[in-house]
Amino acid sequence: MFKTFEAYLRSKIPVTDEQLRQIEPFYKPRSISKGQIILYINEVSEHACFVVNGCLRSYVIDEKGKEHIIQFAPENWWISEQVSLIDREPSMYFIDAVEDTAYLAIDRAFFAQLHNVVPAAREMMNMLQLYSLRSFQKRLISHLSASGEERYLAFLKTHPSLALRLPQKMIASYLGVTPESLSRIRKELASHG
Amino acid sequence: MFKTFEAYLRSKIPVTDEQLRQIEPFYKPRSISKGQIILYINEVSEHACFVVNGCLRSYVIDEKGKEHIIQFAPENWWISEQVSLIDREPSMYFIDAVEDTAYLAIDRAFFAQLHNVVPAAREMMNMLQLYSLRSFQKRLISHLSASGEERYLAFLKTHPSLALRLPQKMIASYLGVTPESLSRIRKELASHG
DNA sequence: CGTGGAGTTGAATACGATCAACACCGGTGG
DNA sequence: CCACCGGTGTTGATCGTATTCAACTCCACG
Repeated sequence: MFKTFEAYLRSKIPVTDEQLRQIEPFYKPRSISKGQIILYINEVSEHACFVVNGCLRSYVIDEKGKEHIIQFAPENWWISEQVSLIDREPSMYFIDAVEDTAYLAIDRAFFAQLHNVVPAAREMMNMLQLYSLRSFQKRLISHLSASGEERYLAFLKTHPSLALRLPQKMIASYLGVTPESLSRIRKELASHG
Repeated sequence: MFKTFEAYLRSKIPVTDEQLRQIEPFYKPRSISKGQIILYINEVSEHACFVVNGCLRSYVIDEKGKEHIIQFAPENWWISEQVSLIDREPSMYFIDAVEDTAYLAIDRAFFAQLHNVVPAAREMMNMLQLYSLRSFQKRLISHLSASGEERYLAFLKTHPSLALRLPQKMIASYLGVTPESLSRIRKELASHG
């Protein structure tokens, strides 16, 4: 479990064994089963999650009781409510497990420690944030300009492996269409596509 | 022009006159008229913008030739293509002037210098980024769960002054509805609302 | 004046949502 | 081992909301 995360860090920035040792106290392995909730809406988040195995997701529930999925986090992805974590504000969404999942719970203090120990990491974390911002912008644009079918095709292209392992209704929720509509979109694509 | 920006910085973090003097070389005042383009799509952005007077916007043009507005930046707001600016990647969108606008063109090097001179600024800039991320998440959620009318009402609530000064078709583009639909939404609200 | 862009209104259309019924599969307990 | 059950996905029919296309008004600006 630790190995995965260390390999991830090494792939992003040069880090020594000694540096790894110094940041290790700031994260802990956790395992949860499908459906378990890690972070509730309005709760203050105490840690970020780095997924080692399985898949987590963040989502909201609207006033009509419908779930809307904001993000999926499969292996080697981060998921967190950063504003809640850093500013100790109430979380804007839920985080739970789509599958049985092993992840690292990464303390609030981890990031400060990482920046102390490996100054170059600051740029890396910053870029992660920017790319996250960019992906939300892209997704917004796809809602402003594309049909459900186009968004589904884009999803297949950018997350081919997720498309296979996730239940269809979750993909529908992520895309912003009903499960029925997604079913019809797939039927359509299967026939004349 | 410089005064506005200095006042803005002081409102966010404590800075001395000396510190201000040290970062001043890294930004320049600019004035452009309505409709002028500051950043083209696919171009590499060389600076961020801090709006002193007027209003800028970022937008994309889809394959059907339609504009979709990503962000407005009135007085005291930032607008930039951060990924392009920092990573020297092609810009994902255009930035132009909605009105005649005075702004500060803030060099790529500004931020490194600011962080050197005022270390506390790093947290401040980071929070700005996080709140920007959060606002995109909120907007995405509003597209997943709310109607055009609801999004318009939310826009009125969060940007009351913008709603008055912007042409309706731009608000429509920002909300992701056609100008005709927005016109009807307003009519509806005016009568029985 | 005259021209063009912005906003409004109407009618027809298209797309996705809703409601409802059913098939299929996987797991549980008798 | 089989019967049952709930959840997931499919399909059909209907409905509603927003888009499209078109015509017209109004106003700002040359």
